[in-house]
Amino acid sequence: MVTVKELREAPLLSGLTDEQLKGVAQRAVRLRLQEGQFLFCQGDPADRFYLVLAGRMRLFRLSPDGAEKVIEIVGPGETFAEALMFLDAPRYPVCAGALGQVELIGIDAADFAQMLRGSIDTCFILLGKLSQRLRGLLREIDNLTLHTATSRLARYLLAKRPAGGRELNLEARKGVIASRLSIKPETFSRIEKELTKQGVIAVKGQRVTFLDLDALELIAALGDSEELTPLPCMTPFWL
Amino acid sequence: MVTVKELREAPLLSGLTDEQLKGVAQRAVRLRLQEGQFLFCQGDPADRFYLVLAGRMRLFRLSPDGAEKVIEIVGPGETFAEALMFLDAPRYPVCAGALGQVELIGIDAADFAQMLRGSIDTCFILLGKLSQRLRGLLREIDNLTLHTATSRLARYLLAKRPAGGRELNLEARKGVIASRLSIKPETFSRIEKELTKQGVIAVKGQRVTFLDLDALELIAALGDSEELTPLPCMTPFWL
DNA sequence: GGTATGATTTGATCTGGATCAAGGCCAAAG
DNA sequence: CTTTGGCCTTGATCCAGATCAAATCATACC
Repeated sequence: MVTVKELREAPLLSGLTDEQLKGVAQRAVRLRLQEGQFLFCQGDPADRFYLVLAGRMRLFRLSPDGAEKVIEIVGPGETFAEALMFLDAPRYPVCAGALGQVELIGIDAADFAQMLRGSIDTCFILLGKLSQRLRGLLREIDNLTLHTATSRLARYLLAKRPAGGRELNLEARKGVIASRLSIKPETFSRIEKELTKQGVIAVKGQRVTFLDLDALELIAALGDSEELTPLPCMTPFWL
Repeated sequence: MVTVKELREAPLLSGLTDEQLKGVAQRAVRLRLQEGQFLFCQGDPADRFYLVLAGRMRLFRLSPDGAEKVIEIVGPGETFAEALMFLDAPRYPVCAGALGQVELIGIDAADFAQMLRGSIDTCFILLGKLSQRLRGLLREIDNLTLHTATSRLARYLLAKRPAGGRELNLEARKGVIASRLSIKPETFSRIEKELTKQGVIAVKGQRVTFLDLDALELIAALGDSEELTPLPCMTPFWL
């Protein structure tokens, strides 16, 4: 049984009334996965989306030769695959595998879409969410094309750093994070070592300590852009 | 003056009633740009989105050191930047510059959003559109991470090939396309030369002729994935 | 404990594509 | 018809990061 309370974990669903959530909860299913198990695979027909309650999932693309690239690591409170229900013959564009033990809720897409029709506000929340995700992927693309592996790792660490904290423990095995950053494990290890040698961070197992944030930010910014910088960029003539 | 007929060019707006479109048209503005002019820049506050009527725009990210990466080339009938209106303090995540002479329509975002509230169907169309774009960026990411430059170029050519056609003329200067594919112009040129030498394509200026589609598809697929392939990918146990 | 299994590290080497530096080509301007 | 200024092409060289191969390290499991 899935409770309304659990569904409220998701910011995405927070705009719904108890009434609406009750309807969704009725048909929602609870799932438990063990380390390494797959929830779905790239190409599978998509009729549900998911909310993570506990643990983490890794979403990854794979090429037929077996190579895989982690697109995102999703944790508690986050939803994934909810964008698909608006496509014609939706299929999951990624594979989803459990990192450790995971508990999640599966929500029927058709069901949810039906309910959405009654709540334009939730529609807007969803639109905002997709828009953010779009922005995230855009940033991802320029991480890949305009930044070095070292810069990507630095950015990742800074992004995951708990506000004001000096420490961070990695959300997954190093190999998984390496893939998330499109870095080979060997290279990941070497970069980590180099940053340690420079006294920027210290690493013990999964635990990373920030020793010199300024230096780290400098490294992260090597070839930085970011939307906040209102660049000169020539005259906007047509005025 | 912007006419309702012009707005109907956009698939995105096709779901709206004449009534609604009239309202939008009222506040829409028509713009004309010359080669190289910018419409907006990364970081500018975003209060409008756009529909291209004629010509092409290039949307690109840039890093402060001046490097730029073309994200997309948008042509007639396509809209861009419409995803932003659902964010809090929307800013354009890319720069938009004209490739040649361009005619386009600017639509007020707040206005449009207001109108959207009255049309849940259009909301769904928009959600579908964003979802597709999301899928596109995802594909882009694995192009970048799982494929070689040669494979990317081959894929691009195949994607742009008019159905059943033997010829294609490039939608922009080669340098722009190179950036779109995250390839340096020099490398682009070399790959093109190599494919020509292999008798796979022939190139004369902007015009590309397909000589051996099978070979091209083979090259494109070196490390291919694609959602349609229902991969084995281990047992989906939890059943 | 000891031992198998998988993750991380380290070292040596290789390579796709970038970078640097000239030319060549072509269209618009004189 | 020549000049000028963008592209585009070619060649030579370089380098970040990949790949290959061997240790270590860490667990969990006999």
